[in-house]
Amino acid sequence: MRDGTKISATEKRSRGRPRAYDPQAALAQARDAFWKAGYAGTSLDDIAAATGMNRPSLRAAFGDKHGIYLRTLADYWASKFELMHAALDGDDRLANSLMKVYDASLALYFGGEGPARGCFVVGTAITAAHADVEVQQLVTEGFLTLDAAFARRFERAKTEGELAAAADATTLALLATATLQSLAVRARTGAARASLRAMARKMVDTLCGG
Amino acid sequence: MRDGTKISATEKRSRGRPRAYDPQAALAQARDAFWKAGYAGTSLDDIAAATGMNRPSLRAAFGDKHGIYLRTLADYWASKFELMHAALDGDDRLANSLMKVYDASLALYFGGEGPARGCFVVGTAITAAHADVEVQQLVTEGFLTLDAAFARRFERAKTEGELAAAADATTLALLATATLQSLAVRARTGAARASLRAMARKMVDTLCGG
DNA sequence: ATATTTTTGTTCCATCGCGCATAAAAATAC
DNA sequence: GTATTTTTATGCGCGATGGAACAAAAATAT
Repeated sequence: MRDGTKISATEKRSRGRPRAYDPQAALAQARDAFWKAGYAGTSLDDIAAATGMNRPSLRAAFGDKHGIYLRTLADYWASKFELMHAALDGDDRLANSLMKVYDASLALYFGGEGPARGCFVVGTAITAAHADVEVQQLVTEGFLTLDAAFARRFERAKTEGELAAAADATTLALLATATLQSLAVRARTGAARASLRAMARKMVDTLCGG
Repeated sequence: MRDGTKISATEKRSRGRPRAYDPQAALAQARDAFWKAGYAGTSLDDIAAATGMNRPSLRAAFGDKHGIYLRTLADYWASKFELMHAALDGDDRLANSLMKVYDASLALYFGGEGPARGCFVVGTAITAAHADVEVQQLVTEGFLTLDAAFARRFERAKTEGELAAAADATTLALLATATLQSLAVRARTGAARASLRAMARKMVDTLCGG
């Protein structure tokens, strides 16, 4: 029983019967359901059970299963971008700011109850992408955004003298994204959080120091 | 209509009606079916259609859906290990041997008909792993094997003087595996093969040169 | 108070998915 | 030629899945 599922009374309500559930909270629960079992492995009944809504209400609010999934995917990316921004745009040194990305990501991957769920994109969207152009598009754009964010940070490190002027910021960014994807993959298959953190630490040191 | 689906006549046959299909070929087609739609997205009817067998025959030969999947996963890893072996254990210089791994992998990821399917493990097993301890186990072991193979190759490069003695072969191996996983992810979401190859090239150069 | 609007909740229907039971076919053993 | 063995092939049943229709509820507008 989460708090905040009920709609807040501060919204201007139009005319009919008020919604029993907050759309954002419902989407978050739907996202958690997809997160566990993947797109194909999650039924509308599962989502209905997770949100407390019933199927017709779900349909009226968010459309069909595909529509619900696309919205949860977009929401996930938004939170991921925010995480990147918070981690990379601070005053930390390069290695520390990268570790902030990986630490915050691991917190996400090991969040929720039950075994680690990994990254929502790597854990659910990659499988669905093969038969779904819209998912392909969202995932591609998302990872390119991560690449760009990392690249900006490496560039900044060059101008600040933390990184050799000859370093290739773009390629380092690709390796930083790959590191994130590797953590995501390994988290979902049962790796211990501490060992993943140690892995990230070593990879970061190699990317920054080497 | 593939050739080699029919059983070869050279096997000693026991007593009853002979099998109409070669188990290995059938498993390969089942693997292709899973590869496209993932574990949850593939039904036994899909597999029956892909193999040309009917459900009772599938069941008698390989067990239920889960059993079929585990066998295809094990087969995939075996071929992947062989690929690694062929690429890394030759006389090539370090960077070239790594590129052989990525080139052979891309050939696999872009194989089959239709859009690129990416890596079987990343594309199907990661999603399934969350609810399946056996899949978790197989995937974990598989990636650790890749890590070890890369690490051996980096160590060899150190003894052969291609890599600085101070280089951390273990961490470089983690980055090499992460590079492979990144290619796998991006291939399934529509990236062009040429751009992925260029990506791999740059990452390899940074890992070896930097 | 009545009408209108919007959402909720129940129910039905057609389809799919998977296991199982049973019949038919194709080989060998005697 | 008949029996036995192993596999193929067909069909049935039950539960799950997803869409839609319809009635009830809870708010506002007049």
